Amino acid sequence: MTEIHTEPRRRGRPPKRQADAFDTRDALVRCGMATLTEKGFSATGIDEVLKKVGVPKGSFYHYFESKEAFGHAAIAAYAAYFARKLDRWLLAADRPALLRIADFVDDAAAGIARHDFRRGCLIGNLGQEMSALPESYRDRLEAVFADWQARLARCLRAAQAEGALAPEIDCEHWAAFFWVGWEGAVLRARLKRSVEPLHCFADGFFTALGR
Amino acid sequence: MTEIHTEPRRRGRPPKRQADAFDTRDALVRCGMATLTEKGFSATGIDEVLKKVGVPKGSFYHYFESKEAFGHAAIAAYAAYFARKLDRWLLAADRPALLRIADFVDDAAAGIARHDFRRGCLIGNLGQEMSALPESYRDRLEAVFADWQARLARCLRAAQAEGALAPEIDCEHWAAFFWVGWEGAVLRARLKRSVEPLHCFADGFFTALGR
DNA sequence: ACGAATATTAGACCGATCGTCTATAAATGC
DNA sequence: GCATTTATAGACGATCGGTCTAATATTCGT
Repeated sequence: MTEIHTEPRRRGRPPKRQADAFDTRDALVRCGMATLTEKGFSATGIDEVLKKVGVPKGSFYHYFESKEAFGHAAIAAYAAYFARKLDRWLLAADRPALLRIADFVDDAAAGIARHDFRRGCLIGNLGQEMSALPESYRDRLEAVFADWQARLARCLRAAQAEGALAPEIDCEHWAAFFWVGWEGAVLRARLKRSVEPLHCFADGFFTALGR
Repeated sequence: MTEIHTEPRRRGRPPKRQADAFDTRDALVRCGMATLTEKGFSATGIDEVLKKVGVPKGSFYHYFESKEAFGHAAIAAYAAYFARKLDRWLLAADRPALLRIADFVDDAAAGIARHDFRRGCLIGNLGQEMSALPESYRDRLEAVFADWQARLARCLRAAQAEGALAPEIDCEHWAAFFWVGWEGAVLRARLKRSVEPLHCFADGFFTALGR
C-alpha cells in the first residue's frame, strides 16, 4: 500500500512503447482498488491516492473525468480481478465442486487476515454506501453481484452433476443466498478481526445445502 | 427527516423545566441516528445534521466533545431502540418462537421499504466503515452484535422448548450465523431496492435450522 | 439582590478536500 | 520544424468539516 514510487515520472508525452502507456493510469486504478476496498468511497480522498502513487493532480484529471469516473474504473478493475480469482477456485476441475467453494472461502479468509482485516470487499463497501453515492453506481454494483452469482451457480450445478448435491436444489437461488450472506460475513470478520464469521457463514451455507 | 423546527431556540441558559432539558441534545442524537443509518459515518457531515435540526455549531460542541463522541451517542441510542424492537417481536409469548423471528424479519423488511431503501442498519454501516473509523468504535459495535445474538439465541432456545427445533442444535451458534448473514442481506436489499434479499436470507436460515 | 457560576447559542476560523484551470514539457507527425 | 498530441505540474477557489472563542441568558450562593 505504501509503495515507494521509484520512477520519477517524466513530464511530457511519453515514448511510444505501448507497455507503460497506461502505467500511471493503471497505478492509480490499482491504488484506488486497494483503497476503496479498505475505506470505501466517501472516506477516500483523491489526494490520498495521489500521494500514495506519487502523481500530481493534473495527471489524475487527465485520466479521469471526476472522482465518480475513477470509482467506476476501480469497480471494473475489481470485478475483473475477482472474477479471475473466482474462476481459479470454482473451475478447478480436479476437485469436487463443493470443495472448490470451500477452497474459495479459505482463500478469501486467508486474504483478509493477511491484510490485517483492513480490506474487505470493494463491491460490498460501495453497496453499503449507496445512499451517499452517485446513483450511477447502483446498476454496476448489482451487475457484479449477478456475475458472481452466475459463476457460483455454475459450480453448484457441477456439484449436482457429480451427485454431491440433491438434483431438486435451485442452484441460482442458493448462489444468490451465498452472496447475500457472504458480504455480511466479510463485514463482520473485519469488525471482529477474525475469520470466524466467514467460516460460520460458509458452514451454515453448506448445512442448508445439505438438505 | 426534514422536520421544520418551530421553537426558535433562545440563547442563554434555559429555564429549569426538566422536560426539554435534553431537548436539543435528543434531537441531535435522533437525527444522527437516522442519518448514520442512512449514510454512515464518513459521508455524514455535522453541518448536515445541524441544518436538519436547526441548531448552530456551538450547540453541537456543547453537547458532544467531537464527532466521534456524537457517534458513540448515536450507537447507544440505536442499540437501545433496536433492543426494544427485538424484544417486541422475539418475546411475543402468544406466537411460536420461530414465527416470532419471521415476524421480526417481515417488520424489518417493511421498515426498510418504508424508508425507500435508503436506511439500513447503523451498526452494520459503521462496522463496514471500521477501517476509516476511530478504533474506539470497534468494541462498542461488536458488543451490540453480541447483545442481539443473545436475544436471538434465547428465542431459539424457546423454540427448542416448544419442540419446534431439534434439541441438539447449538442456539448460540445459529444466532451468530443469523446476524452475520443478516447484515449482508440488509446491505443487498438497499442496493437492490428490494426486500427479496432479506427473505432470501431468512429462508436460508430457517432451512439450515430445519436440520 | 447581586455577582459568580452555569448552560446554551452564535458564528468566526482554519485546514482539508474536490475539481478546475493554466503552464510546462516531451514525444510524434506532416 | 512547427503544429499537435500526450502527459505532468501544481496553483487556485469554492466549499465544507470540525474546533474554538465570544456572547447571552438563566440559576445559585450568600
